[in-house]
Amino acid sequence: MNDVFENMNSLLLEGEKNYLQNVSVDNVILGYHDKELKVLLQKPSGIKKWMLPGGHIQKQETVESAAARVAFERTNLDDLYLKQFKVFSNPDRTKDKIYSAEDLSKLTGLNIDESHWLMQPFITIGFYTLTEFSKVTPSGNYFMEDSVWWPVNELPELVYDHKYIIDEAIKALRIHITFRPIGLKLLPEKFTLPELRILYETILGKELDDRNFSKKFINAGILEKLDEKRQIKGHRKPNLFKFNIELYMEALENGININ
Amino acid sequence: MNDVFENMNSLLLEGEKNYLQNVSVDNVILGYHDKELKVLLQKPSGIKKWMLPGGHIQKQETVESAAARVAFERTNLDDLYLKQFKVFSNPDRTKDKIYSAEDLSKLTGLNIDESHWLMQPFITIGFYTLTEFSKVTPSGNYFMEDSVWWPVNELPELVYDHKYIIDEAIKALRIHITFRPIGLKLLPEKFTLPELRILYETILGKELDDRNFSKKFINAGILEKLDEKRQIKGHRKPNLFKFNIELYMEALENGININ
DNA sequence: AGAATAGTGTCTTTTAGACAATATAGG
DNA sequence: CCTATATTGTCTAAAAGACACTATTCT
Repeated sequence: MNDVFENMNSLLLEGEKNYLQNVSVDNVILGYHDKELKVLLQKPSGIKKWMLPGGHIQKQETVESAAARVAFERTNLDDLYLKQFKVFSNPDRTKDKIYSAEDLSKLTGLNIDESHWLMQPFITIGFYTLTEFSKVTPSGNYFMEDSVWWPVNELPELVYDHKYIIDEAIKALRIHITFRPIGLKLLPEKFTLPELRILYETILGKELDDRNFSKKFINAGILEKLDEKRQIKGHRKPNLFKFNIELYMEALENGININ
Repeated sequence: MNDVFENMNSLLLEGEKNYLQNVSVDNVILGYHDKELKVLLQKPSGIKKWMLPGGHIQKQETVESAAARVAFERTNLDDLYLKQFKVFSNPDRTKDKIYSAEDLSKLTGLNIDESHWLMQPFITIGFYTLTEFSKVTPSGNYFMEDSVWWPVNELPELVYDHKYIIDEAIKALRIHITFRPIGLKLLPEKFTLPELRILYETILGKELDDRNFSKKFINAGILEKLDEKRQIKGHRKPNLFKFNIELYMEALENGININ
């Protein structure tokens, strides 16, 4: 019996005392790497469908820290910028339970019936975050037999309303990046302008004019040109840049218009 | 014993069965009239502080319909555009209970103790809306001895984190109106350009250039100039306009930039 | 030389923003 | 004529957007 298993049992047995009832958080953890946008999903043991990493909220924490805790369990990253974007509360959203009370009883050896708090309807608070997916080795837990990056355009079948939550997260992210800079945790410390542009293109799902894009970012003043080039063979070597952290943070606060 | 009283008793007695636990909605109902922005607050019986109209979420409704239901109870308006803007979840936010278990027992004649679901911590989902406050006659209920419009700049002492919720709502509204049109339910069907501008100025808390403001709104194409003037004495009569509803709705969807 | 990608400059259109004189109505 | 508010236009600066040629490196 490992820690995760103990955690699960404690959730089932003492959850009602320690966790908020009828509310959960779900994280849309988006991963970027090499022109691809992926989302981290997990597969509950014995179930055909996939789901977002989510969890319950302890009575002594905020929804933000609950989301951070859940994300850390799956990614081991503790510096994710998690953004609350919408509450999902359709009463039927969790109607088709992943595990019935009997399933849970069998899986855990505990006595769980329909009145158990985990069998109740849940509204969920959606968060999204962006990370470099090659940095992350997805980790599962007792109930999750698998935890995998899926390309956002080729998603497997998902439980509940999780497909809808992902769609809404991407919509929110696309609006977000036209007013705030991104890239700080997604690109290596030193990166090239084409790399930054391709990041934007990947998330927006459309091509951007390279000349105008560079102009905007350079005029925004948040880049520092380095005296160094990326060593690529076969063609001209692109210059490396890094973010001016202070100005980047200021732009996060006050906005910037990239389109 | 009136309906409201029956509702309250049913909430206390059967709430655990019918309502989501540990979650509520709170509405920041902003009212506009004649250069003033006010917020609708209510005062619980026997308490010195004021609070936002809020309530619990039935298991068979969405958070949006719960917010609409609560707003309707206070304003009798059923066509409010309620906008979900943030979840408030500081664990200490409701630490200083409005009513203790003893208070509630006395008030209702029921037997309520610390373990009662209403005594538990709540996170709350914040909504805001805008209306013409002269349209609304605030109505209270059994527990609320008063329901009053307060100027947003002269708020009374508020329970919990409700002051913070109001501040955040106004912040969200100010961002909202720089990208989406407002005015449809706040101004009479026929209104003048200065009236529209003053509405924006009131919400933004700053003056706007009348020439540039008119230009933007007219160029946006969502106004229809009427062959009619408002009858004001003592100076030139301003022309009346109305919104082109179709284009207004489109601008709500796709954005518009008023600054 | 050819292939591949990087890097940049110009022109046009649109938008933002500052700014002030004239028009209308009533007393 | 005076007061009060409405209405409208111009100029400038900044930003957005369309567009194409030159530079570098490697094979």
